[in-house]
Amino acid sequence: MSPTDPVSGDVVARAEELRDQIRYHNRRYHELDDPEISDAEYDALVRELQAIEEANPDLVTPDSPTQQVGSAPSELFAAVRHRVPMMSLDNAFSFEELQAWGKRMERYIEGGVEFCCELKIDGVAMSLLYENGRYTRAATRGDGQVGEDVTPNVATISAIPDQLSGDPPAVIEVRGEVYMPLAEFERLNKEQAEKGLRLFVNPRNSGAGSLRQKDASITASRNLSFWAYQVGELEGGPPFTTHWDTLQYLNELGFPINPNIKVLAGLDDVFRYCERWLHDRHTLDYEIDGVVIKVNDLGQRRELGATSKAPRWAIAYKFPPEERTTLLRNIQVSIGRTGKATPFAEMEPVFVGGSTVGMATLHNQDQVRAKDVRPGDTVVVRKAGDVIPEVVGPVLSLRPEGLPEWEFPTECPVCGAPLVRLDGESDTFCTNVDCPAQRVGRIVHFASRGAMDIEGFGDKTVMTFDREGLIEDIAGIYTLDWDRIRQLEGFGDISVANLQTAIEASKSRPLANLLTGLNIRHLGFTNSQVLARAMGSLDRIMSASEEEISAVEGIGPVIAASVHEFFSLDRNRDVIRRLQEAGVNPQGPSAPTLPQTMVGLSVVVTGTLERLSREAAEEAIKARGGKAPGSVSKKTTAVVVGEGPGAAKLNKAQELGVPILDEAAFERLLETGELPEPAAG
DNA sequence: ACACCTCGAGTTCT
DNA sequence: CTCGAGGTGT
Repeated sequence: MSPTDPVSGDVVARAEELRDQIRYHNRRYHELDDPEISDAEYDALVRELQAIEEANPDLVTPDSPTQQVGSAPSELFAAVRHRVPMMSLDNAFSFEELQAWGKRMERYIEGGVEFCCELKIDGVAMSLLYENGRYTRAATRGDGQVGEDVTPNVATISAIPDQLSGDPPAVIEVRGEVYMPLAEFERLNKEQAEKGLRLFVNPRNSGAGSLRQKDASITASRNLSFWAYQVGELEGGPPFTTHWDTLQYLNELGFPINPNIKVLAGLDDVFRYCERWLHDRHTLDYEIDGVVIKVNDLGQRRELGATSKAPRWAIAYKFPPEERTTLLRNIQVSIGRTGKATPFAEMEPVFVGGSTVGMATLHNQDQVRAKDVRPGDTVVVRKAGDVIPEVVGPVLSLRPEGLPEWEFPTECPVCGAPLVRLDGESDTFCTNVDCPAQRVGRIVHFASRGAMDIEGFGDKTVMTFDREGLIEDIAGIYTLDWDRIRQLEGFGDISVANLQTAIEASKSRPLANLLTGLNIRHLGFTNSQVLARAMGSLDRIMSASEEEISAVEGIGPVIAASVHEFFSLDRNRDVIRRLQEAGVNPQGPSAPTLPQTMVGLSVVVTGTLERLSREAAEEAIKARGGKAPGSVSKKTTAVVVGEGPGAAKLNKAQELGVPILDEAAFERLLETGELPEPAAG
């Protein structure tokens, strides 16, 4: 470091490092369509460099990525110069930054400002040129000045008109976002998985990749879609006064305009809009990574003008990152009550989507292979549906040299028995029925809420009892040695009394609950209920033939065989006998018969109701002859919505036009079996 | 044989 | 929530 240089060498080195990283990621993003860090992480790098350069203007070099937008186009496609440059937008990451933007604007214009707010679709920005109403060219944004000619590929997108309707201008350049709908992304990845091909990491990547096909018929097969949001070049069009008007005009010409666009008067409302979509973004069939806020009045826009990099009249409010990268320390398998060996990722804990994530399921061997994640990899992690962590995929460029593929273990990590995967199945199983993991799991399941519902008898209690050799199987719950339990840490007189009461109460649960608790393969609560209703008693089921069981509506050959085999095994008959000796005496499946008002109806409940739990509401539907499935389909009669409904269900209901009921309407439906009149309008 | 709907099983974190 | 697989109707 030179003595005349006031800037510390650390900062110089850091700036250089950041430039290299940014250039590298630019290339991954723009040329290879294979970004390996999230947009937010990329933005963080750029901002750090900008901060350094602002504090030390001497360090700014003309070739610094901060002086450029994007990167140069590749050679695969012809270059296209945009006659009106496609500028990028400044970003805001907080309400404060949004307000600062508003303040800066006040220096340029007078009076009130209206804002046109649009969802920021996470797709590929596109410029579409129409001459005399005909589609003539499509180009990517590229570096903002020069993009790539993707005319034949984009022509296959059905949402993009080939011929404009109405009275089109001589020349119009329409800008918007090409994106892959989530449903299409899932379909595509399912297809990839079936073919044993590598999965696409996210919809944006697959969208960009689909556009860069030399063979446009591949693009066509990908079902991309489009939202228009801006007019670029224009010759001979009508005069507009607001951005909103231009959007309406684009719509009249035949372009899809996102229905969630809103004009709002103040930044407080704008911020509420941002927060609303941050919360609701999972209800959409496409990914968004923020909100774009534009000054609505075009006169005001002209007054505001632009800096060299971005217009002053627009800003992108970016959501906090949903995806983060972290180190995959190891892959282990856990053994469930059925013996199923489920691989899961053990990661360096990372804060993502509102909580710290250290573990995530990998589902099965094929999923690990398809994602190609290996211990030692840096992996991308996100929240699926806002709650469940998910490993998206590895960051290949950060993979240590020679990192070996993960091998599915051949022995159970708990009991050492062989792990076996049968032909044609995706799951691997521990073959030892006495495996402690399975034994404990079965007992926990027996005592769980959908089964015998024994409060206080969760996995911690069961594991303690198992370790002390106090319990062998589910029947052992009713013959516990309470004197010994009272000597255990944490089991005083009160908790023991509570446990005893809970166990006593479980003896008279409905038959379906007992069946659910027995751990019969393929027999969960719903099918147990079907069986219990059809057969009436445990004895009937135990003495029924396989044919009789499979004759029950909804029970096929596989479940029938599983049930029949379970009751034919001596060890299981012995367990049942001991349960009965202990006084377990299930109540008949149907308590007092209610008027069957709901026959033929299928009602989905979501959220918490005030007077009934969701389970009780579903019970009420079934007890009246109706169905209460867990998801909405076109067969669904109605959706009952309580507090905090599931966005997916609500959205699907709206999509399919399924009536949505509140609690009062639901209670009327239960009584009468009739839907309320749809509201007019 | 296939599409579609359901179900079961394992899952994370507060 | 996600995955895989069973059941049913075409």
